[in-house]
Amino acid sequence: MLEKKYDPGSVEATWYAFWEEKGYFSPEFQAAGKAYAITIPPPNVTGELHMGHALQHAIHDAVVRWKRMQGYRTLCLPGTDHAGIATQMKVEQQLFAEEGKGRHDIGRETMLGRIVAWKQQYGGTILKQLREMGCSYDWDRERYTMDRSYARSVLSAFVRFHERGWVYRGRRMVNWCPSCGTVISDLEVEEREHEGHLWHIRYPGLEGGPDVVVATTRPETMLGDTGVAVHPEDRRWQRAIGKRVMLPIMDRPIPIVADRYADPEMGSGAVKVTPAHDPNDYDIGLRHGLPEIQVIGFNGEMTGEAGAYRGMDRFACRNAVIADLKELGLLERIEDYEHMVPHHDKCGTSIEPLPMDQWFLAMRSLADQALPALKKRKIKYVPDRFREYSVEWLENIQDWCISRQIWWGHRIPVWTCEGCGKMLVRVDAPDRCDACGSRDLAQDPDVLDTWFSSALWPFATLGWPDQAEDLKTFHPTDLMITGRDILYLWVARMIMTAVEFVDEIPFGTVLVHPTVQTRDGKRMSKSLGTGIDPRELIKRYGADATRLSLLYQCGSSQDVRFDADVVDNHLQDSPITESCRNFCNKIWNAARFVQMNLERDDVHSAATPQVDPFDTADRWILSQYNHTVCAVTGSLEAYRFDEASRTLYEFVWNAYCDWYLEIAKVRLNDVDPEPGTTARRVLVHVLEGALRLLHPMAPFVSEALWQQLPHSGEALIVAKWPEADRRRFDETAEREMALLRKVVGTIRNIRGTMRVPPGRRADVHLKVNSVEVANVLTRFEVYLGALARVADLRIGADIVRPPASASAVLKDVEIFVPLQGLIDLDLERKRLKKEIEKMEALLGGLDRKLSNTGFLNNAPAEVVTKEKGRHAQYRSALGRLNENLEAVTS
RNA sequence: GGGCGAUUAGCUCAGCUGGUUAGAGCGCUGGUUUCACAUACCAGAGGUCACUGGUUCGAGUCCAGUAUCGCCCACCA
Repeated sequence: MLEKKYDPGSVEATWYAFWEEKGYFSPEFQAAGKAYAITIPPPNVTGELHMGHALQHAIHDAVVRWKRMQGYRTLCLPGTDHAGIATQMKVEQQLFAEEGKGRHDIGRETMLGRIVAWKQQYGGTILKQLREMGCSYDWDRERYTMDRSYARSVLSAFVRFHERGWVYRGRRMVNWCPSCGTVISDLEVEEREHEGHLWHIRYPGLEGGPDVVVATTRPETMLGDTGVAVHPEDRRWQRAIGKRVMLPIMDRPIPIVADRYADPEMGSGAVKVTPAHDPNDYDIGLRHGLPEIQVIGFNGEMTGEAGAYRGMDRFACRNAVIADLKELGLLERIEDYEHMVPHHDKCGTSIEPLPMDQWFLAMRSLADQALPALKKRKIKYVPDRFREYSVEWLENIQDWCISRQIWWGHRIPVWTCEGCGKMLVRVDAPDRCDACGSRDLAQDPDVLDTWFSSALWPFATLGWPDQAEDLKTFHPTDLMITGRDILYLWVARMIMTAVEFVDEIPFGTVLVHPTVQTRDGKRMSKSLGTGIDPRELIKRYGADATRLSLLYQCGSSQDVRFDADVVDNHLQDSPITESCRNFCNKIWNAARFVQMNLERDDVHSAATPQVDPFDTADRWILSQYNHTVCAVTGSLEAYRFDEASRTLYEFVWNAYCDWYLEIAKVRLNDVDPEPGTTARRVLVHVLEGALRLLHPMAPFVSEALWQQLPHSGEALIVAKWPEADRRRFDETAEREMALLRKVVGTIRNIRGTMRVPPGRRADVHLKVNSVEVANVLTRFEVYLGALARVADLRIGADIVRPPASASAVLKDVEIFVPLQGLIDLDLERKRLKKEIEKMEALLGGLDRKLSNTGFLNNAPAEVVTKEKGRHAQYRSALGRLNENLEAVTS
């Protein structure tokens, strides 16, 4: 016997262990099916589950479970990313906290050992959290971007790119993070708004030339200025071009050059040029042969080139330079200035653009190879607009700086012979030089950008470069589910590498899911205190409710405003998740009811049970059920999880529980056993099907209940996905039930308004306009009795309004509830007047419509006929309402 | 600066290709401890569909513009 309440905690661990033990997560379980594969976007090994992950994996697991039930040989491959910078940072922090040491104090090898140890101890907690969510992934195939075989894939890719001639060493302006001590990619740069200043500085003219006033947001960089640029057509500066000015403080004469970069509209029209510290200035420097003077070092402190400021922190230096300029009387003006400052998204340090030698990967050919797949829609994007953006991004792609000056990662497989200088590029470390035989080989100290390894994810996890069985079976994969933020950074690169290395697009569909925001549309972030830990949701409402709530809110727009109150990163409450929990409890109790009423010989049958053809309720719920099967399947096919969950919620709660189950109670209590038997079979059949539909979205409660009901097969997780039986669509039953619901609702309304005590039965007289309606209502007599608490029911065309009765007018039925002694005439008049007003408004609208010749001439005939019919109906209803009002007025 | 998305009840959101009285959940009001469920049941109140124009017989739905919020991209001192 089921408990009175659904307790997620006691169910989740048990069934998860059961599934895993039985091996249902492995595609081998369905050896016969057609393959369906997803490789999950590997979260950082340092990561912890946040709401974005929770949504992403609610989707992943819903799709995977659904496909598994459809009989596919389903693989969802999990894993983690070694996240070079993030992981190294974490271990460095730990090292510093515990021993007060930096990584250079312990050396590269020791540091790497520490990181490996750290991963073994703490890494991958996020994968455990995915299990708590119920994710049915193939843990036997779990991969890590630093495991041995994955490393082989990564190095092989590098070597092949090198053979193609696409890997090169070049000097470029790169984004340097002084805190992490490494270059980072453009895509890891986050522009943050900064309320700073614009300092206007006077550079005194030399050789009879004019003084120049330049403006800057970074005065400390002036120490490295090697020129001033003006626009070649700027008339104010014609005579100054070619002359020099004196750079203050450094007392270095620097030239005034003509360059189109200078904007005559801005300030004085002259711009200072610091080739070593600004990407634009770097280009100007190249065009005019200006020297680079690097005054800010890689550690963020001023270099020897900064003269007296040497060793000073870059921000302290800014203040010092300003003070000194002020003293020299050369600081013309200070303006408040709001602008964007680039920061490293991982550590929050403001990045320093610096020219450096780095490894690059030429992207043009890779992009060109991949573009046709996108343009010809070989990959489906959901929503499609993201395909367009990806095309645009690939068309304007820049070469990729792939080297990083950190230790944790795939070390660049390039060795230089100390003997003859030859460069060796190998997957396996060479022990001697090909050319001169020297054993004195030095490996490049840098490691590859973490995204270089994740770019290979779909096929590297399946065994590439080997001709692995999994690669043949599961590649190309079917679906890639991702957020917008890494659409280019990651997804576009996976497409390019797959086309290059396995000559296939890596996935058939890219599903771009919404971003989870706070209720008021703000970014959900721990540092803002607006983050929710999904585990708090799970703990409070259960994993199923958490998943349902995420899916229920996952519509076609680009954001999900998660309905929850959060204070200080802690969940206060989440109304929508609570609703979902209540839904789980609802279906739990529906199952409990069915279970309580089961008899020994009730077995589950996949076939639709025989129904009494005259029983509208049976036919109706089967019709509704089969429509629900269609709708839910269709919604899942369109990845509309909000629709799928809403449809199911409404079916279970508003159709099955509110109406069918209540009607079934009447039948189960019938003295004749026959109606009860049919009702039990229908109850079981429909509930069993609803549980199957629910399983992808709420796996735990559905499995737990399914196991308690008559069923065939050993587990719901591998049960067959329902197929709609269209022969059960039944318009007549739908129409008749709609009438019953309307009549019951109206009687309840009258009872409520007239404050008829709920326990008290009341007589009801129904005046009908046709024999057909009379017959339908007569068949519903017992249901009306139970659902609307009717005592004596009279039905007929010749019903006369009983005295002292409340009344209501429906399309085919006029309802009278005699209430001698109970009726409050004022209330009844008010009720009727309200109805009359409503009806008059409707009628007014229709009058206008039907007297509009434009409408009569242009609207389709069927619409006109329909509106005329409605007009007649409303007119008659209004007449009867007025009669009834008169009857209670006299 | 460019692109995209959103704007419907107090809150979170549905509303497909334009055509019955714009829906749901939560919240609110009133009633019910009725033998599945008080995490429930029954009823009720609550909306000039952001604004302004346009197309149309007819617009929440299509088009244009405006406003507000948000996201992505962009080297402007």
